[in-house]
Amino acid sequence: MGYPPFAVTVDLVVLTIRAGHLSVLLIERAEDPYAGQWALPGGFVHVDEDVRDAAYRELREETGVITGIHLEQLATYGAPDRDPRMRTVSVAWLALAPDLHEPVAGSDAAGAAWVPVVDAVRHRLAFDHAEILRDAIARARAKLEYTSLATAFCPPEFTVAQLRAVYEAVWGQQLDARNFHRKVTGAAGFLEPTGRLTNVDGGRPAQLFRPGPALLLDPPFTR
Amino acid sequence: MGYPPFAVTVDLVVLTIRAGHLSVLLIERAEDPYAGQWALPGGFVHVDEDVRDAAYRELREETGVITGIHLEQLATYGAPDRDPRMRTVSVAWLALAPDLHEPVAGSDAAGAAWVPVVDAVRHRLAFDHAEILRDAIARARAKLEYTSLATAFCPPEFTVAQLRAVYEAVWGQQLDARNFHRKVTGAAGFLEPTGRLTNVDGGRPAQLFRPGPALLLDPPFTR
DNA sequence: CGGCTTTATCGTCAAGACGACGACAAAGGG
DNA sequence: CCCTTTGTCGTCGTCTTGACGATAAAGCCG
Repeated sequence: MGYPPFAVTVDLVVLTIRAGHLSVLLIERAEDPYAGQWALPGGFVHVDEDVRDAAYRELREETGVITGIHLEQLATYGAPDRDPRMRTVSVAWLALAPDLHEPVAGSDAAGAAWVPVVDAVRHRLAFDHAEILRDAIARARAKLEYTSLATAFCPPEFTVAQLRAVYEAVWGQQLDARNFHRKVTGAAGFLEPTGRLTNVDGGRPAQLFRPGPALLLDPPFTR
Repeated sequence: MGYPPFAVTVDLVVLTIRAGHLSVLLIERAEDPYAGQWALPGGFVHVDEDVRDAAYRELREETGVITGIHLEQLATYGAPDRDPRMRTVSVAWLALAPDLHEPVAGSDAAGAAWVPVVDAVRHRLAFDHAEILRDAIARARAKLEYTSLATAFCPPEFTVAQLRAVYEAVWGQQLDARNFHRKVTGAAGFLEPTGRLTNVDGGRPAQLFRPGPALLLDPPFTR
């Protein structure tokens, strides 16, 4: 028996917080199949390229940066009919970024935009990208509870209020500022004070923090 | 630009509890590369086969059964040099099974055996299977904390003590029987009483339970 | 049969975590 | 100088947790 050839692609779910809304980077496809429809950014893995490197390459092509962006593998989607052109297997990646500039459309895209996820999940997306997006959002929501991943949505230095805004945007629910402050500053290794304060815009200046060494939150946060 | 061809494989990490030890199903490779070395069971995905179906097919080939076994995707491993023969991408799956019979060696294997994971991680495994195995064990340990996955290691009906033995084997640590009983029976939707009792082997008969509808444990268990 | 062992199950208690919320601090704006 | 806004600390009652005592229900062994 031979080894049936597959095309291997990567697809990216890049999430960020824009204007208080959890948003995802979508492109408008320029070519068939699904020309004109919204899709996740992605592309083929090169012959001698690590799959993770392919994800970073696509990330840089669309956003212009890769530093300060969290990238983790989400899952692999391999239904036989997921691409009408050929047999493909797609490795999907979840990227979490602080608020970035407007995205740049890649060569195979007519446009690119940050779309609030509440709108994106209502769109008809190309291929099986709607399923991938749902899985990615579920993963992000879950991981905020028991990891320190929320800081990936923040700039290198941030306040407790900014961090709280991340949780509120991802979970879609208000949190008590005082209890949040107690938990977040009490969790060992989550936040490291920089000693500096914000230059204010109305209100008492807040301490600036940077992410601490802890990856897991103990005890976890509850929604 | 063309679409570089890849071989796509599935690899299985089948975990079970045997004699109180978390154990993994390993095969002894019959053919090169890595002939004679221990490896995870796996194989090529067929041309018109869903990747998940390929995992089920391999699972049945090695264990003889697929019912009552939990199967979830672990991750995909795609380093360019992971297989010396050709460019491959492997989708790894985590399977959790109750105590099964002895495994059957597949066509490309000289032997198959349940190996306690404490021994398996010390062996030199073929390909990048040592890394896959480590990731699988970490995933299983973590998921016992916040999901009802532990029941996947149990037969259809089981006692609280059997379930506790699962946690103790996977986490490698003793748990207080009384507190465990309180938590496990108090978690909504985790366990459903069958109303029946064990026919004893020395001691007070225990209630038999079956898995409840809950997938997530709220509150989670802590190690 | 009656004690002894084994296993299952219920209860108690103190320490800690949590949610709700009051109070104060430190800035800008009128 | 008050008012508003935002950040930070405290308090209180409730719930959860871990440690562990007590009791229940079986088999075993003389």
